[in-house]
Amino acid sequence: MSKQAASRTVLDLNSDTPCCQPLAQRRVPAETAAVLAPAFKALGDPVRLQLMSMIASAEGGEACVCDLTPAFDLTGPTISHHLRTLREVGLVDAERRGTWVYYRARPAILRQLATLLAVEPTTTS
Amino acid sequence: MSKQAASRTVLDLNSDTPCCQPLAQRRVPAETAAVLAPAFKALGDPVRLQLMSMIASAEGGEACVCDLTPAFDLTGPTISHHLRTLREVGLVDAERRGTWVYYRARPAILRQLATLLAVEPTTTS
DNA sequence: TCTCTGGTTAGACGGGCGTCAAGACAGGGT
DNA sequence: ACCCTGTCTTGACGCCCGTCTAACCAGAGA
Repeated sequence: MSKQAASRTVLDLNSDTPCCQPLAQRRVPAETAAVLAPAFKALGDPVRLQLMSMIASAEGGEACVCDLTPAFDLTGPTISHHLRTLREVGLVDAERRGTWVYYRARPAILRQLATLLAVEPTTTS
Repeated sequence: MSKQAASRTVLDLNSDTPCCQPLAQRRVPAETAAVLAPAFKALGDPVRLQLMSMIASAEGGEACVCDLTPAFDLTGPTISHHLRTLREVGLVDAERRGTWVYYRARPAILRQLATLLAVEPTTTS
């Protein structure tokens, strides 16, 4: 949190306090949907979903762009564009250390999304 | 539980058996991402996210279109279009009973998505 | 059967998204 | 200081998405 961050005002999605109840328990209000939908939309691209997974599951919790880019059959700018999309919705955070840029996942917002999708283990049938 | 399960033509998103491990534990393969991304994309629209919530949290587990449509400032065909999107990715199921059409949530795929986004409760910071 | 209501489908339009090539920027090495 | 490597930004292009109006289809009721 040293640099200017994403300057996107991601609300409280990055906090650990749950922003909302599970989707199946209470109807999600319009304002909440307007804030959470972009995060799901960001994960709605196969490349970004893989990028998110590679970053979140990386050793030490961070992944270098130099490791992410060659994993796809896409150009560098395209990967950079997808990474920026993930950053703008608060799913990842970027940090430049020397030559390379490292991306780190933000588990808080992932928890928010997972909580929203949570379903009762035994709901009728 | 090897990666062989992903070699299927279509992942069984409607089964209760988890299709994959959490996104932050293991890198999600391309085929899995290609199947799951559309589901996230479907939830990436505020209207569809609210529709999904209204259906999943409805009494009796199902919601009538006649109750869904007036909740938005959109035309009937637009709501119908969004509902079809949710149906095509397997998030909901539609059934016509008499005059009205009822939509029902599919908790299995919701569980799949929630599992994918699951994060260790106490990992690092 | 005819008609009325509710819901979906078809067609179209404007805006946004994914992708690339080319240029700009940041740091390190010589 | 210069260049070289690595990454991000810009501008552009084509496709897809969200929305609408108009037309079509399925049941219920008379």
